Amino acid sequence: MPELAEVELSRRIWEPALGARIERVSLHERCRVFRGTDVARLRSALEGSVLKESAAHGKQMIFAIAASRRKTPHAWMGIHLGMEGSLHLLERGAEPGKHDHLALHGRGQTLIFRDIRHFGRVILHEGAEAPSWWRDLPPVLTGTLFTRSLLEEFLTRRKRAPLKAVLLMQERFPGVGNWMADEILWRARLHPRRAAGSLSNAQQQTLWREVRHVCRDSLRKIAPDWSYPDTWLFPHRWKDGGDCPRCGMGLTRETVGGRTTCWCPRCQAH
DNA sequence: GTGCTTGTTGGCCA
DNA sequence: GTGGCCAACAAGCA
Repeated sequence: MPELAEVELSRRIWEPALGARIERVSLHERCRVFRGTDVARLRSALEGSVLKESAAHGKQMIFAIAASRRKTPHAWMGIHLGMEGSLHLLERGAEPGKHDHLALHGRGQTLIFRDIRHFGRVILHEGAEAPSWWRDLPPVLTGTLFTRSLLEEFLTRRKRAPLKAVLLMQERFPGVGNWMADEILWRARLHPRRAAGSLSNAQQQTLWREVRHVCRDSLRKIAPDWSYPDTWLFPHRWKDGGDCPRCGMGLTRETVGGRTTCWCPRCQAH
């Protein structure tokens, strides 16, 4: 489920344990989630330290590692949840499960990174400054730096690609995943196969507005209990024979941009 | 057994 | 070099 809102909610799961000393680290050394990471250095960076603070941006999370909450960080841990990765907080003494590839054991609780399919990733950056991959992330979609002209420039550059594929490009739409892309296009009444370069000014304006709307709303509305309003496309999109919550028309599901895509053939006419 | 899955990457080709 | 497409990665489920 990891798209923008779920990543932020995942980050909050570990929040109660920030500042608590990590007494012991257990991890699955050969697991693919540590590809490109030196697990011995990860372990030594974490053991005896605390997670000082955390942040989420799009699908990325970062945790600052320091000797104590008052000290400057000496390392940073990045976590990407991939397809189905998740974070958990276990009570002290609870044993990590088969798919819990990283466990940070504290005095009061254990922090877990779980990932059945191994598409997720844990990376380490050593140093006091946050890593460049974090600092160089594209503008947050709900912020003022994500401007109309930034969107326009990108749609022009990717003019022949279908809108669905373009919205999934993290370099411009950090945090947008498969369902959010469908939700945005459904709200903007744009067909997912529509070429990015073919939008009128008014349609570009609508798309820009709905990108921001869906990002803001997903953070606000999903947060209390991880549920999705029935007025959204999302709860209707997976079941066979789902109907458009706006007009009642039967929804279409086909592969667009390499992903299963759902849209309303009436509201989103080509 | 088959075919599907909320993500990313590298290789191929125009 | 850039843009667009697609298979591969892994594991579980229907």
